[in-house]
Amino acid sequence: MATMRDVAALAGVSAKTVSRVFNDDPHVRPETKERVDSALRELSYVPNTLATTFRSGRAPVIGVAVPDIADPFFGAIAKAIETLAAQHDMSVVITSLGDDGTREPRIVQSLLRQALSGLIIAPLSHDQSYLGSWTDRTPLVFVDRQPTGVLADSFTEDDHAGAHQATTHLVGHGHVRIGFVGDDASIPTTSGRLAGYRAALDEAGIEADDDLVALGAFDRASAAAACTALAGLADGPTALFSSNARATMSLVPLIRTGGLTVAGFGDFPMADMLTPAITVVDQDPAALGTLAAQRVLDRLAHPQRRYRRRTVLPVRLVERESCRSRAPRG
Amino acid sequence: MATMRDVAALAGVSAKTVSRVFNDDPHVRPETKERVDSALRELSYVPNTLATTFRSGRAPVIGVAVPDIADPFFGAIAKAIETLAAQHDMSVVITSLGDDGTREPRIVQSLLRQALSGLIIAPLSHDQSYLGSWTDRTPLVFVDRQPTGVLADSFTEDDHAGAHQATTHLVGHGHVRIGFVGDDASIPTTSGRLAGYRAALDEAGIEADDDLVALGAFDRASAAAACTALAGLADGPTALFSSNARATMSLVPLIRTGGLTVAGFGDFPMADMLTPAITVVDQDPAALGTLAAQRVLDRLAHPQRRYRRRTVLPVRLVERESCRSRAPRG
DNA sequence: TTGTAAGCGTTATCAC
DNA sequence: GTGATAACGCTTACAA
Repeated sequence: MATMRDVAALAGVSAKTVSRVFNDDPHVRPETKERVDSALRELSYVPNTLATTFRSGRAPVIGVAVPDIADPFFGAIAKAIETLAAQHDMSVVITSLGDDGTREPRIVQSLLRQALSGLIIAPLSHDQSYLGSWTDRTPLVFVDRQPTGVLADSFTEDDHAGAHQATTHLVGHGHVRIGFVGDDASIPTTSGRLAGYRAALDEAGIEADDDLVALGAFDRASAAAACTALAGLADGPTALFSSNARATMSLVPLIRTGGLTVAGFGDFPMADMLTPAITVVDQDPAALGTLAAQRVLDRLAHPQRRYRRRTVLPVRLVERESCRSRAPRG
Repeated sequence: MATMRDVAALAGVSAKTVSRVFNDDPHVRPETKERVDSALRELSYVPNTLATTFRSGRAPVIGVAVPDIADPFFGAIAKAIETLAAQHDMSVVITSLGDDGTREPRIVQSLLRQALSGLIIAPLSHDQSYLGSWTDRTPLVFVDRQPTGVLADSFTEDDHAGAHQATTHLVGHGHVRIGFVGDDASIPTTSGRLAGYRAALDEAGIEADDDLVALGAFDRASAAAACTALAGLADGPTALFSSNARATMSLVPLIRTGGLTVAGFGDFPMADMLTPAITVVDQDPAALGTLAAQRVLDRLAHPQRRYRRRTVLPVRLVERESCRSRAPRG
């Protein structure tokens, strides 16, 4: 690993001149540049990124913290971020937050210690006030979920409208007893979707029934458990609104056997190939990722400029077979 | 951001003593330690990771280079790596290689410049000789795909046996005209699976017919295109072996309409919920990721120790409906 | 145009 | 047990 000093020695100049040549500083005589260039080649000089980073005080790295990288939704967000970062010669450090919100602060702060150029986070916990001291040091952008307890940019999707649209769609098919299946109402996305679901019922003149709200659906087992209560009701649901893709995927075995009508928030692989194909509210994770990464880059390039803090992307209903039949007459 | 010097000044000691206290060096008098500790707390000292990293010459970071982070298979690998890395206070830098093998060297080398503690790669190109100069500097571990042109550790799955097993299974159901659908035979995994497919046919006394090998299946459109040739044959296939999960997923629309029997290499979300449910060779991406990350950590901890270069994990056939019917009588 | 000096924050070395 | 000094590789400020 040749250093600039090595190159300088070989070219018979100072390290500073090597630095100038390497960084295309015009204030170098052509013949000097040539000598240095050939020395650079001869030693096949590669800059020590660590040193440059240390000197500059900021790593050319964007941090990404999401609940689960293996989830196709967050994977798509991460991929979009990485693509944009690569175009700007930046790397991406990815961290999974897991499902325990209490570990979030520790994980995220250890990320931030690395003097990142920016952090993009889809938070898990219900309080990001621990980020307060970082906001003036590192551009901070929330995706998918709004921040709580801290002022920061956010790019989210219209949870309320999407849920409203899907629920209204189910109502339009004659359903009156519509269940809500989700993970955890304290997650901002889920609570927004629950509100949209309730608003749609309300507008349709249907009284919301909390017995029809089944939470705790994280995987197939817990989804089945969450639905047991619904199944036990005297006046059970004829349709379900599922509040996220993971929950919808977990519900698929139940849908197949139970013959329920379903609409879900969030598309997922093969949703259109199932029998029945699942109607979903289509999100655009790649757009979320791209916008978030672009905001980080913008904030780095123009620290003074002002930006709209909160951006909510529209969603759209993709109707598939799972909703094409009408509700059974009650 | 208080530095060690600040703490030292406050505690009335030298920076080195602060360093000793902070790093639990026992050679510090208890009363000195106490003074330093309280100064550390008072200034809420946080070490500058960049400086430590620079000093040590190696970033506590494991690089991960895969064709596509958003692919559930590689997402699962990445997640497993990240989990193990986090347990060792390391971060993970993830890069997508995309689908253009010629860009791989540039992308990977810019990763390696960051003085990583290790690199885990599922390569795209057919030649990794560009990694030769890095092997004695950075632990290098291949996952899913064998290296070419460079000596390095690898953890792969048994492509040949898996394909052999699946093809034999199809043969066992009475199929004689069995097609092979895949992406690119120059990718080592695909070529290994093609070989396993051919070997199984050979053992069954079925003559391999290259007309039945359809390559270029990357997404739904290209999969459909690749199958057009098969469909045009006078004596077309009654069953297909698909060489990877992405290809299998792309084939699903065709399977549904065409009534073909299918077995695929690689499980994927919802494969068991489709109609028909798809028989697959089950891989274990999480195991690949964990083993690879563990190897990186082992090589860091014990640079002298010798390891088995090549580890091939077994795979197992998961039989589902898509193969349960017998071939139509010819 | 080129070079010198200094410093980023941490830690290894070697005195005391 | 503690501290002064130097060093990691690069770049900014300033001098020549």
